[in-house]
Amino acid sequence: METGDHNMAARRRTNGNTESVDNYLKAILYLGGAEESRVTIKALAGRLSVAPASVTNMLQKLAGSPAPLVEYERHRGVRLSSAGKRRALEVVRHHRLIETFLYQVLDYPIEELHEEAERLEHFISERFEQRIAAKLGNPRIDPHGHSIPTMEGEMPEGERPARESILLADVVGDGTFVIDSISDRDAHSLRSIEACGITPGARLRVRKSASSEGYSVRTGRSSKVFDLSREVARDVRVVRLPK
Amino acid sequence: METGDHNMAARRRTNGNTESVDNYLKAILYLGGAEESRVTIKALAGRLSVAPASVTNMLQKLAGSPAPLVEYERHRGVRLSSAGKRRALEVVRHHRLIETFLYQVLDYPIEELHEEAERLEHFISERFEQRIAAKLGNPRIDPHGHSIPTMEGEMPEGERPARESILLADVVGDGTFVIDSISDRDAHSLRSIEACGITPGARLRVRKSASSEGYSVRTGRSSKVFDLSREVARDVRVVRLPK
DNA sequence: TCCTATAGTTAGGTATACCTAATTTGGAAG
DNA sequence: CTTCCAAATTAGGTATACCTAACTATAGGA
Repeated sequence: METGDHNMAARRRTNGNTESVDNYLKAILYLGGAEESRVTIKALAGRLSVAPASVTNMLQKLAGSPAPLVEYERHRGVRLSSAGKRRALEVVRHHRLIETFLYQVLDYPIEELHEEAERLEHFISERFEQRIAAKLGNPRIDPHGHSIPTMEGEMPEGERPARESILLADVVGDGTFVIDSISDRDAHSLRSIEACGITPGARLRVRKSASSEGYSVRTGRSSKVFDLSREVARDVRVVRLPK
Repeated sequence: METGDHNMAARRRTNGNTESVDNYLKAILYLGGAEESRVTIKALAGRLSVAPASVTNMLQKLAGSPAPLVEYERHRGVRLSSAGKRRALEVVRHHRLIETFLYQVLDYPIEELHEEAERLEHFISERFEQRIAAKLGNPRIDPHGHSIPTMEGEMPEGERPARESILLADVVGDGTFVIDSISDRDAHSLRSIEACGITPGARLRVRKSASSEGYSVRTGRSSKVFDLSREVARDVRVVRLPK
């Protein structure tokens, strides 16, 4: 006479943070909802590639639970609760540690880091997180130049992307810059960016060409000059150096 | 006027192999449904901790798809199709490679391998699989002594657990044995098994004690004698050595 | 052979996380 | 102060993967 421990599986999914919830929290964090400002349903829907109605639904659930992950008021947008912020930063930490690990230990090509990390970040255990962090010597920066949140769920000092960094695409006039960070989202750009020797911390000289739409760019290492498209320049953040 | 690439997420889940499907395939493989013999709905339900009705439902879907993963006939049980067998072995390969990787590269304690691998096996990419396999030197055996299926989706020569291996619990009389493999499922047993020095490939002498219910066991390395409970002896497979 | 117990199936329902379409709201512009 | 529009919400529906309860089929014992 089996008792039948059925509906275990169901329960597991019901309680814990799902992949989907993680992605909502990350999106809110990304859009600025970790501070005072509230994030708009439309913006969230856009970032998540989901209908606005779905966002409203999900937020109502997240806000209405016993330990809410977000603060949400009808028609007034959302922001993260402190629990929500903690979880969001944990997932970001996972993402960036995994990227660093794949790059340094498993020799992944840079343009494949994001996709793999995006999947795995939701499923690794506390132990896995700690072991790879230890193996890597507790890094503070990932291969794209982004800060890795601490184990305690906070952004470390000297956060990257730095507040004062700007998009390479928004640079006005010529000058010398330090490369702050590179967006990890567009695999295609990453290929050409790496090919130019553009890497976080490197120096870079810009001379805007009148003729082409792009950027003439010289990195420290090679003294070659590369032409970057406007497209690609939107994936690179830089900090201007004093002359 | 946004076109809205909504229902992408939905579609992604709909097509691909889900975690759940993987687990059904693995269970059928484990229960012997890779060969001629058919597996019973009840056995599957038991192994998956799911109601028999749920199994019937799932199998109908798996059998009815354009590229069926199982062969299923009402009231006559189920077995894997060749595509299903390939996928099942791929997942097992993932599982065992991940365990080996966690053990050798990330220094996981042996009793925590299974749980982490069980989660991650569904989500790693082809590339991840290949990179860790390469890093480990394309191992053929995992830390529990189980064969790792090949990249082509086949069990290698000299399969482990070996056909002729038996449970330590089923050993009749005294003798000397080679340890074939150890079940990875019970974390608690694994602790005490490792503490005895029981490890795949090691030699082991058994003397059954009349008094206790357990086994008196001496491994090659230490000349200490350990008492193993009947419980734990059911997690160890051995092959008898000629005297 | 028949008949019942057990295995398997069907029917109907839950929760998640999406969708579209219809409706409501709130703030900016006249 | 009203109007109107974009943003947000509600209502109702889909698919997945589970469940329970009720029904059916099959195989083995009398």
